[in-house]
Amino acid sequence: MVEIRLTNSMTRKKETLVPIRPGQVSMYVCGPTVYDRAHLGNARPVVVFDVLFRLLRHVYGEDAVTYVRNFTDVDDRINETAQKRKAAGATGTLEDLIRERSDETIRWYHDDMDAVGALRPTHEPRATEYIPQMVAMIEDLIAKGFAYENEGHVLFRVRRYAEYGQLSGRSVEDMIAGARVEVAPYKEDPMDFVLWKPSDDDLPGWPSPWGRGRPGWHIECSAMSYALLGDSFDIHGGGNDLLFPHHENEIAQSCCAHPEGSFASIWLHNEMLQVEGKKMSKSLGNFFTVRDLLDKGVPGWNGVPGDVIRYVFLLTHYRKPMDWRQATAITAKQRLDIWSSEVQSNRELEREFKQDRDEFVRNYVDPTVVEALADDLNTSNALTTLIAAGKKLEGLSRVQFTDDEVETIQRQLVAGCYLIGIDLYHYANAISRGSFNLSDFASKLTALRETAMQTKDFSAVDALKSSLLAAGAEVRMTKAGVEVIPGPNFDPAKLEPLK
RNA sequence: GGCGAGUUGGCGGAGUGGUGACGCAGCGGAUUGCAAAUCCGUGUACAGGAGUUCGAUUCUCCUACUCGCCUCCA
Repeated sequence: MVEIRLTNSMTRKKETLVPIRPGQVSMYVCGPTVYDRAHLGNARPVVVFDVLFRLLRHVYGEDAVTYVRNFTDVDDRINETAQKRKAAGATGTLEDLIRERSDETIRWYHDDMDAVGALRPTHEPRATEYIPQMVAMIEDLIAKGFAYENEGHVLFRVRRYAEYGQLSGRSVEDMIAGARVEVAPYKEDPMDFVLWKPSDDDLPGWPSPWGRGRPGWHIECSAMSYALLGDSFDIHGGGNDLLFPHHENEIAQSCCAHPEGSFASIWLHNEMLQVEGKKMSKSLGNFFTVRDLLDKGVPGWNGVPGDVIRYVFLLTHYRKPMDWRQATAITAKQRLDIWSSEVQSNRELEREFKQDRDEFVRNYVDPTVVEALADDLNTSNALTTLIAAGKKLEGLSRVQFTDDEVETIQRQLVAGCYLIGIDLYHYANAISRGSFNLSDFASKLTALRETAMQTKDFSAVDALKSSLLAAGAEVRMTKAGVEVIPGPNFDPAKLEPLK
């Protein structure tokens, strides 16, 4: 069994994963608040934890891993959209419109994350479907003295939990010094955070022992992880911006409500994403969604393929800030284009791969790739191994190998890519569907060239070649023949006059 | 102010107590009608200072700078 080592934010050390239930792994990752299209930053944890999910499935078996990622569908921004729509004359109750908004956002989220190759988690609970569990947990916390009700609010008594601050490494005193905590008349202590708050008639609400209201943000993850994974599970993940206060508060709630359990054994946090060296923000004008990139993306492209987005993400280790740069996306696409072309023609291999992809990975993946991933998800090193394999198949390198050796390398490349979530055959097909058939130009160029070889007058060849180059096509002439393929800035309109 | 992360060659980005990962770009050569692609070759990098050590980019301390969190933003 491959030993998986992960950096635990709680201990700040790399630790070996030892599942609580032998042979079974459980993981909870904080999911999106479904108020709008996911931006590119939202995709980073999705890809990071998807790689982990795939690795765990590879090591422990497909059915041995339970992955829970929630949807937060209680949120003021969802309410706002719903209220606006209602004001604009949309039919249905406010609750209907709220549900409608989160439904459409979840649909988008699925579409976009599918596109970057993320497997669907085992469970994707919605906060609104676990309100009774949250209410029960809050009642329990009150009964145990860790929470209190005041003016329709229920608050968590932070000072009653001695371990508070362990994950983020701050003491309650530190935080008081920071003095950014919200002071409110219904709080016993400024540090206390909300478990339940009242809703007025314009807001969604649920009945509770404390009146009509809605849950605080942190309680949903505690309630849903308990409902689906129990009081102790192996891995809890999320972006490092959630480390405090969200995860700290989750720990406080869960550990006080279920002292018999250990809650999460390993905490994983991914670093944030930047764009061209700067934090992505609306004010800087570098804010964009995953969909923007998939549809439009890099200028001159017909959108950025999801696999290219994923490849760029995997280039950087998850605990380091990742920079989305157009230049990186371009080299990523070149790499994937090469890889897919190296395996595309092997239809027999494609058939075998598609029959059972997971089985294919088990049989053929290079152990070096698995080892790199098992070492705290070192995706960058995994890619290095794959690049080396790909290089062997490139151009003249390939002739050094026998057919059997070539096929072995192809298998390793396809399997390794799939383990990190890139389906080369899917990519190859997607690319060829979107590309243009330039073989007519290739034949024409071949004919002109053959004539020119005799006459030594290359002007006609050069004229056609420059037109093709001007249109963004790549022209490759070898003794074997002429190849014309669309380049990164290919513009088919410019070829119209040549037909 | 508090807490935390980081600073590696032109750019990106791994890693290690002792032979300069890897990619892109560059340079030289092969090849080519010219190119492109490909192939071969090619790089005095580890923020600064002090310490530990036979030896540190890798460990410890200090300094500088960058960034994140402390505001339901992943």
